[in-house]
Amino acid sequence: MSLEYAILGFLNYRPFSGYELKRVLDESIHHFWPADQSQIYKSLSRLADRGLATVEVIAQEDRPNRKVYHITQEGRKEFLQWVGRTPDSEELRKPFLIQVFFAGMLSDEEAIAVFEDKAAELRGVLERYAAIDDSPTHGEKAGVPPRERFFWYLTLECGTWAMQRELDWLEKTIERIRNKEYEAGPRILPPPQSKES
Amino acid sequence: MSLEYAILGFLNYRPFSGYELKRVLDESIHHFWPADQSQIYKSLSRLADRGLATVEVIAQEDRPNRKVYHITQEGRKEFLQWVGRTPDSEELRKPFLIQVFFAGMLSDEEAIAVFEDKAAELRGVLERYAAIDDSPTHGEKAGVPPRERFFWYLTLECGTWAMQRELDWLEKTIERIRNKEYEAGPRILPPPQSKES
DNA sequence: CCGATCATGTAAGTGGTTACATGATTAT
DNA sequence: ATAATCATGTAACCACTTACATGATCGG
Repeated sequence: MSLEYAILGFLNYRPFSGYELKRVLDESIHHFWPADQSQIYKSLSRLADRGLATVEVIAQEDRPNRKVYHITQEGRKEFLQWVGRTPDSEELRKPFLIQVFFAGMLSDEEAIAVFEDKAAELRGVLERYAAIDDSPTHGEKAGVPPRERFFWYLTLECGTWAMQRELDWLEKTIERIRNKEYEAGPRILPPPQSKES
Repeated sequence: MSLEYAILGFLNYRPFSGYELKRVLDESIHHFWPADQSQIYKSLSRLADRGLATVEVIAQEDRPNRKVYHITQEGRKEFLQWVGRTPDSEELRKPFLIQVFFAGMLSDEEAIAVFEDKAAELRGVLERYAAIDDSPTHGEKAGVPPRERFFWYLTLECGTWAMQRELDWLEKTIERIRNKEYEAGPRILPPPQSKES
């Protein structure tokens, strides 16, 4: 569903083939919505079935014909309605937390190792995010107006914030385990301060 | 996969039937891993197929027989290995960010409305988390040792932090749109401070 | 009388992944 | 030689969701 809307969003800029879409999706929304190639093709034909896009077949020799998809009036209407809608409530599945939940079955050292590994992974992701940030796609690309770029940038910023905060939490938690603060029972850290930096 | 490990984790405490599991999963890990009833039954029979659990059929009249699952030696081994393993890298699909990405197609007022709606949703989730926190399951339940409860509590705390931080970000972002800060191009907020409260 | 509780499952469908198939052209 | 680029897709599979089916018992 979400992927279909993302594709519709790009078709709203200009027509695309499936192949082209794979490339632009990879360098735009990949950090919060990795899109598989075969999933893109499926979504495109579904959009065409639903009348939200039309196919223009461009004949080619020596390689398969290109299929260029154009958004339709209904497509544009449906898309714009969707962008302005109140967002669906989010997925909350965090496999890592299952490990945390049962970490009581491990020794302090083993549990800390799990948290450290997780922290290392997050640091890696943060580095990759920083790299995207410096890449031409976010930054000063093409003739994209600043307001548009602002919202593109927000998606990166949101991810970075979330990661950085989770990393902070991991580091504090590792400290707490080191200090055996669990002996006092839970509820050691105050809930994050709502306002206030 | 994750659900299977979660189930294995509970079977490691004591034997359970599918029906019982549905109940305990709902009041323990539901906030980061909602488990569907039919998915639980499937996972249980898969665990039995893989030899990680055995089935004890308890005959009953007037209602279907109960099937009580016991963890096996291999099950216990596989589970303990898994808890201590370095965590898999996480899913990063955030449908909301697709909306943000294309929010440039909306007016300031429409975009702000989307962010406000998202903020309202998060506030709702935070309230529900606070309610879980006060419920007997987290808190001082049963004869569960404090170290165990500490890790249970961590799963809630992690979620709360993440939510609260996303909410902070949303509120700041709404302010920035109101002030039309996008006119200066992106990169307005400094990346979240790494250390420092 | 209605709905909850106990207790199991099947069937169909969604959204996504992994692997495979084809095959010419161009760059290293 | 080899890998990447261009360009399309299918097939099988996976985790999960939604809806359905059965049917007794018990409390409001």
